[in-house]
Amino acid sequence: MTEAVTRPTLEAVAARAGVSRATVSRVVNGGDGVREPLVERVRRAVEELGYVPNQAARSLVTRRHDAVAVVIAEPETRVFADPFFALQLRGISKELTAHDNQLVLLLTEGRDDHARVGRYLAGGHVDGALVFSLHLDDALPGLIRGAGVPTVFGGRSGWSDGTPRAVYVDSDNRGGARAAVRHLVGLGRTRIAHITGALDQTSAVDRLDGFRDVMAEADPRLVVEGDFTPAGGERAMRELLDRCPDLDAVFAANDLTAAGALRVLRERGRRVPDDVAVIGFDDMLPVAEQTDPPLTTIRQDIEETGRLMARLLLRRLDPRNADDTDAAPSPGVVLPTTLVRRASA
Amino acid sequence: MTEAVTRPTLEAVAARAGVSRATVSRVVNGGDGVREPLVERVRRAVEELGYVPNQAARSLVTRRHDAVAVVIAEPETRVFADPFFALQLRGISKELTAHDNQLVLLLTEGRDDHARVGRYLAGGHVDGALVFSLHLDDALPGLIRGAGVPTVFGGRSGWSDGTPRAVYVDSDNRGGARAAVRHLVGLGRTRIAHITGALDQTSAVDRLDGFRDVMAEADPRLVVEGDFTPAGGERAMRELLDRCPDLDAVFAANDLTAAGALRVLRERGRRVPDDVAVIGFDDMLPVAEQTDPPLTTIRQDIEETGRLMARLLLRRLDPRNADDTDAAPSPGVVLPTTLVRRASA
DNA sequence: ATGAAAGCGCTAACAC
DNA sequence: GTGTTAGCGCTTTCAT
Repeated sequence: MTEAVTRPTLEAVAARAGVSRATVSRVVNGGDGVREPLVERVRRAVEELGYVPNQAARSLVTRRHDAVAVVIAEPETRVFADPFFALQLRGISKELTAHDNQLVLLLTEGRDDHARVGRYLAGGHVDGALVFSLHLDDALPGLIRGAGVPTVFGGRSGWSDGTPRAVYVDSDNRGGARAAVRHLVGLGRTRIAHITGALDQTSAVDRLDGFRDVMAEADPRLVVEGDFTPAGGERAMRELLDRCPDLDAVFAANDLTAAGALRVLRERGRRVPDDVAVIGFDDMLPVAEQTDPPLTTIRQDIEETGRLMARLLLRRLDPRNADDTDAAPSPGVVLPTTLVRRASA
Repeated sequence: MTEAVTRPTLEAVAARAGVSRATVSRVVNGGDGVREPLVERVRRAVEELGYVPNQAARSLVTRRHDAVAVVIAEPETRVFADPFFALQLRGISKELTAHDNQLVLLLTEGRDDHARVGRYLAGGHVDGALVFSLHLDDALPGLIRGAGVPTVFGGRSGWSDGTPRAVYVDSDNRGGARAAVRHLVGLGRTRIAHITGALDQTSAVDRLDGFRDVMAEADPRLVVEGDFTPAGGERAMRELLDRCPDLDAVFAANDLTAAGALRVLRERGRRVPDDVAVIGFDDMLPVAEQTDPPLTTIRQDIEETGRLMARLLLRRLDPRNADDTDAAPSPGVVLPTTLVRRASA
């Protein structure tokens, strides 16, 4: 409606530069094996015409798309309630951009969408996929394997079945949990409780395992299942307080949970950290810094996780993308966590 | 490495079904004008071969991509610190998915990336673009106009220049601000302060205007500039308290700002809402519900904003996408806001 | 080092 | 209603 409907083609550039289409193609794709003067002429023609290659035509022959799908399978609204997702995407985006790849975002709402994603992936629109399959019972991994697209997963895969050696990137949930609990122990606490995350997610399971690594002999009543939400944290904290009024510390599976716990503790008149020390997980800034008192927590570098996933995938797609820095032979990469000390523990 | 490298083509399906490629194409694209028995035969062949159309080949001739770009230009980390962005994306994703369009995400980090985005858009990879240009001085709008791609903006465009009648979707920031302030007035407050957002964003300007609509005669010292962050809210609140110790209410430009203000008020021994009533904006759940006391605020339906943007764009791309429900002739659509009453005001 | 020519897989006129 | 045919814009042998 507005402007020139027809963008210039290779042909047009060739005509303008007085060379063949093949030569223009060579120049546009790096210019190897073309003599300087010609390169120059072609470059100028490209410039003058404002030529931009037609990606569809190119893909048709190269069978490359320079695009990767990011699949986020999260029926719950949780992903959207925290910045996790955004940070992860940012890391991914940075890495993909640096290698001239596009990011196609596939969000799924419930199981119905899984088939759609499977079809899309199988359709060969993208060169690879980055998948966040947050739940253990997801059908997605299977569909994705079926699609035959190179994939890197975010988070350890829970399904021990089938998917052998799936490449994944994860935070050191278990190690971080250990560090959290050890910190509480170091504070002299002895009645340490744990509010877990949603146990259908590996991160929650791993954090629970970390807790148990340190508190092997813990009173089983000191562990209550939460769901990664503040409401879950409140509920669990009440239960904990009712069961074990003598507890003196809480390790919450994430910061949101900790925030809920904190509220109940205040409501019940327990001082934090004097009566009860509280430690979270994630270091989700808008939450951890805003609680009262500010939350001591375990930080994971979310953005770096995303970046690493993208890097791993790009390397699989094209070995030339490999940095000199990385050479992991293992299918899984686990990123370290660090303790951030604030006021709650 | 794993399986059949060659996916079946139209040709193969045609051979299998014993018909021509054209017929297969017709069936695959809806099947109009093909007799039932043939349709059936082709469908079966497609099924058996696991045929999926090659999108690149199709785009090459149709010049459609069934994909739209979502451009998020946010040099600051702010976008990533709140769920705004995620909700918006979810709304967009739902709408696009419903119309079989893909979402290509373009995140920009600073000005350098703008050129890249412009090039991508001009490259004709996508049929349209949804743009969140959060700052007034962005070069992006110009580049996008230059790319000649149908675009819908998120948020009122600040640049009165050039871009005439740019299509946009925005929340009723001004009206929401008025409602907030009127609520405070209705509570009997008379010394009402306002902590603004970052004034290079139209949302902040509009909220300030709404404040002034109601408080035309307000003491100018009651308005302090913030930046949409908790830290900014703290700083502004301190300044406000120093200048006007007699203030009895605060309208914060967003919930994050309000959270910061709340902290300072508590620190200074002011009770909320008894001494000072506080109202925010956004109704960002993880923040608004977690503050102490929980925040009274103005809710905007972020997800719906995203959905509407996508709908508007799709309609422009193909009038058939128009729902019967919508028929806005105006270039801008403004979504209503509502007051959510909690405990802070 | 450069050009000519053959497709990549699909859709859309146009015949029949 | 169905088949035939001519490209869409590009890369890539293969000659030269």
